[in-house]
Amino acid sequence: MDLLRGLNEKQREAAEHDKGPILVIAGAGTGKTRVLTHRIAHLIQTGKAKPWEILSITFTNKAAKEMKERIGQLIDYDIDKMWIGTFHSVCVKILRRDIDRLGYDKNFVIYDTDDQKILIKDCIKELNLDTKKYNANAIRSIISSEKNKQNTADKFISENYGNFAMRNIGEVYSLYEKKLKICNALDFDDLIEKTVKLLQTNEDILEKYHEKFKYILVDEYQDTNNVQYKLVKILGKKKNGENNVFVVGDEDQSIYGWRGADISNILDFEKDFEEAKVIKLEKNYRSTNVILDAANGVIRNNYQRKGKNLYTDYECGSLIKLVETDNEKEEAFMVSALMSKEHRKNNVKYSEMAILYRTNAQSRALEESLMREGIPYKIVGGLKFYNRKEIKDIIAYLMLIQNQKDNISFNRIINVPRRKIGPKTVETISEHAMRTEVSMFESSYDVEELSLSQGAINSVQNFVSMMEMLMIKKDVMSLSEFIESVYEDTGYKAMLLEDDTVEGRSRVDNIDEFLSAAKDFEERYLENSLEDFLAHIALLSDVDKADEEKDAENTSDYVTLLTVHSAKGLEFDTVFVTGLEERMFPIIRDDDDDDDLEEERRLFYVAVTRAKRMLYLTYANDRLVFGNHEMRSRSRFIGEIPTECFDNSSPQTIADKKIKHLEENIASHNNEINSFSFNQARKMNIFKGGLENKEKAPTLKCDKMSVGDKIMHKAWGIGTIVQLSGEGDDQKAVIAFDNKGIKTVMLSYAPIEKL
DNA sequence: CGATACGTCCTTTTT
DNA sequence: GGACGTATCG
Repeated sequence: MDLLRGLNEKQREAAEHDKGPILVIAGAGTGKTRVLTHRIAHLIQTGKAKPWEILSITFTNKAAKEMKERIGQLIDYDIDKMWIGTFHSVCVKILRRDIDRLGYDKNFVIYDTDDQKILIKDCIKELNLDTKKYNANAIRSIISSEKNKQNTADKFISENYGNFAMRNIGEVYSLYEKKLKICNALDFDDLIEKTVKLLQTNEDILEKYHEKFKYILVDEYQDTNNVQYKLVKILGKKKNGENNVFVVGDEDQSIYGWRGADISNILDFEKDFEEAKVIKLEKNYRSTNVILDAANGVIRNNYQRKGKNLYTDYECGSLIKLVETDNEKEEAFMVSALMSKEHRKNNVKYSEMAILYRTNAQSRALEESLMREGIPYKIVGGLKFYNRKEIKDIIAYLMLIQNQKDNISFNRIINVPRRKIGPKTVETISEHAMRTEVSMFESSYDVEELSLSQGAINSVQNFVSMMEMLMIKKDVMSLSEFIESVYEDTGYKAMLLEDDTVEGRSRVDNIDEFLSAAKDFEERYLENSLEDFLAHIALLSDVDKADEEKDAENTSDYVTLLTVHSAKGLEFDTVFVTGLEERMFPIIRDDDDDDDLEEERRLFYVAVTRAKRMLYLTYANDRLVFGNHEMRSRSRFIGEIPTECFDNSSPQTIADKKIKHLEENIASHNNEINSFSFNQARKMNIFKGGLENKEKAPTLKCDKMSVGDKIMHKAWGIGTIVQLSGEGDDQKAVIAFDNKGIKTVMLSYAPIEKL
């Protein structure tokens, strides 16, 4: 089979490229994954490389997964031998083999942002700094950006010696590093930075990888930061003069500047890799001409770019609809009403629709509205599954078993469930640990020597022997059996079962879900040890997680809600971009500069180019921010879209007329609807009835429901009411659905019927 | 000592 | 409007 057939001329030129560095500038929707996968398949099929000689780096696990699948469809070789993964997962793989050269144990654990914050707070306290003045989060981001530049704490301190506050931050950085080392833990930035350091300081290891990887491919190159760039360079530029580095990116989609991504990496690629070939892909296969005209019109206003113009053969797209609303509630309502219209009238599947927003906080209003309309939805990010307390606790047990030096996890679970080891005992152990420079778990062995009550000593000893037992079990049980055993032996299960409230039961459900995720991992991967599992969940992105949940639930027709950042790389038939107001999108704060605005514009460009067929842009004139109203003017980005792209009979005009008309009717005929606020009545159903003239307003059902009743929900099927709260039209019900788990609904709005 | 109540800070965006 | 940390009550 001719692997290159079906590619256009430019794509083919890129895919056929053999030796030497090459930069492919691939605009949104121009088929860059296609080029990447075809090139890899081509290299292997023509015998230029063996599967294990290829390193392909992506930004999300989802992208890596997709790449593997698509290569698998093209050729019949052992794909698992290829190193296809994210920067972080590739680095973990390298570090697991040789990190001992840097003085770490190979069983290191990975600390996420929350763990970092806790550790930094400890450092601030230990240095006796004012916790009000020194904000852990701010310091975390400073440390992160220093690490991305490979700046050590010492260097930072000497560079900022004259500035008292900065010098202190440097001290925090220094102590933080020390603590990480003591815990044998790495943070996200370390994963990359330590790998680079390992290769910089160990010639033999570097040579090993130079020999191994004949071809290196990097996706989303515009989002690489300084250390990631160094990694690509050190692996890619070999002594023998070979540098087969193939990078794909789009400077117009560079949206991670705030976490150190450096747009000049892509703009200056030709300087760093001399004689690099450059190919531009501009033909778009995703969107209609209207959407591309809008996108081109917007991005034209940026200066930091190489310049390109997307085009398509698809010439007859629907015009963009602009929706102006009074406030965020109205906006949410309009979005859900329009979605249900698209679904019914144009047969657009829910899974082909997405709502994008700038900040996670905006999802709330949208979510409530979708719930009322009975539209199934899935939120990416925000409240993360793995961030729930019960899940984090179990993970902490696992991390401590994997690596006994992990003090953060030790502190987290030492007294959860309660085992009579109070703050004072923990403090004593901690001091002893610091004095003797060992971890807290290790110093728990010496608990008898410490001045503690006999009761406390016994409790600690019981804890230690329980953990020792689990460490033995780890080596003889399968992963899922083992985790189940941790759940039971630690008393965690008993503690949860004791709590018979709705929350308690939902915690049990969450753990069950976690256990089945572990089971799934065990079956799906060959490398399925505890350390593999822990690394896997630590490095999952929000989009990956949402994907996994979707797989697990086996249901596919969901509307997707997500931030524009999370949406990168995805596409949908119909896209709603919401919150298009100044100071919201673009978000821009007081210390704004032109670069920030350009990044916001690129972000908007990403949002617009997610749409294949239909694009809605919405904004609210009044938005509730931190509980108070703020008047907003519409985003400047709207004005940058050519006016001929817009549909002038914008839906809000029609809708407003219908609503007004109906309001008058209601006012004259239905004075008895007093328990409802007028707005709520209108939002509940009248609008829908007005547009479609089909469904009648439901009767009030708040008073009729009671705990134990069986109900039927329009979208979620049959369920049982387990709890009721609130009164009147605020009454909420917690319902256990047969197939959809536990959900909370507003009784007066939810499309449910008593059975 | 432990649970609850109130005050503070906050939020861009994520591997 | 919510998460988290300290103050206060039982």
